[in-house]
Amino acid sequence: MARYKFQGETPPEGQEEVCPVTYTQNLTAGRWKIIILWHLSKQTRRFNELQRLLPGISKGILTRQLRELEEDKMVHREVYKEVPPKVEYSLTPEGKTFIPVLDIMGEWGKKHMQRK
Amino acid sequence: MARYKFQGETPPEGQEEVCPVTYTQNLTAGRWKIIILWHLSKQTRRFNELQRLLPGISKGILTRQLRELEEDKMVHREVYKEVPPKVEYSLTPEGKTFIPVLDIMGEWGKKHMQRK
DNA sequence: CGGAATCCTCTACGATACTG
DNA sequence: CAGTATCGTAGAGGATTCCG
Repeated sequence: MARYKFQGETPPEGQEEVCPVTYTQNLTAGRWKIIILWHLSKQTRRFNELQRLLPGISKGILTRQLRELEEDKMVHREVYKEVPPKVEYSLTPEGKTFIPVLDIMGEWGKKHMQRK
Repeated sequence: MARYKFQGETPPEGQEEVCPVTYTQNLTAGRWKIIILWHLSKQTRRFNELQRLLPGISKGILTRQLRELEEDKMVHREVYKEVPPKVEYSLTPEGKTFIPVLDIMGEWGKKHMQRK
């Protein structure tokens, strides 16, 4: 699961259950994760392509964000045994079910951002 | 807005727009914010009540999380000039429009958590 | 009762160098 | 091309003390 020490991860004493909302929140709680999911929702991408789509990200960080998303079953990593290496990232079926959630969060955000 | 240095806050060079999804994400990106919003969606609460509902949180942290939610127009703070002091927290109208989003995140989270 | 003010810790993010 | 390994830093969270 997510590596953030927010509510969902370590339920405070007295609360046995992990809040599903916070669980969801934590999945996307990474500096680049939402944008990565968004790009992958459009099409499969290679490592280098993603790096170019995310100006400013370093290879180390991109790798970590992708590994975490993979661990969370949101992203699939396909390695082609070629030289030079080729690795393609795509959404898993579960990752795809998350797109509508992203959409709704985006809709709400758009409205809320305007009333500032 | 949120105080997190995720994607939404400082758009990387080359991207003018702030992603609305990330904007939404950031609003709830605090260790206790989602649970606070959830409790306030049920009913108005006093400071001390909230502290009791969130076992393990300190006054300082609770104050900060509430102040940030207030700044983000999610939570309303009503001060009653009495002795001893009384302060009530509730959702703003905008905060209330966020409940359906929470619900959807929760639904998705529930399903996703099971398939582990 | 509902904070404000300090100090501290932990870790997500990032920069850099190196590699099969 | 797609990483790994190492090191450094900022800032979110927390513990504690004091206050009107």
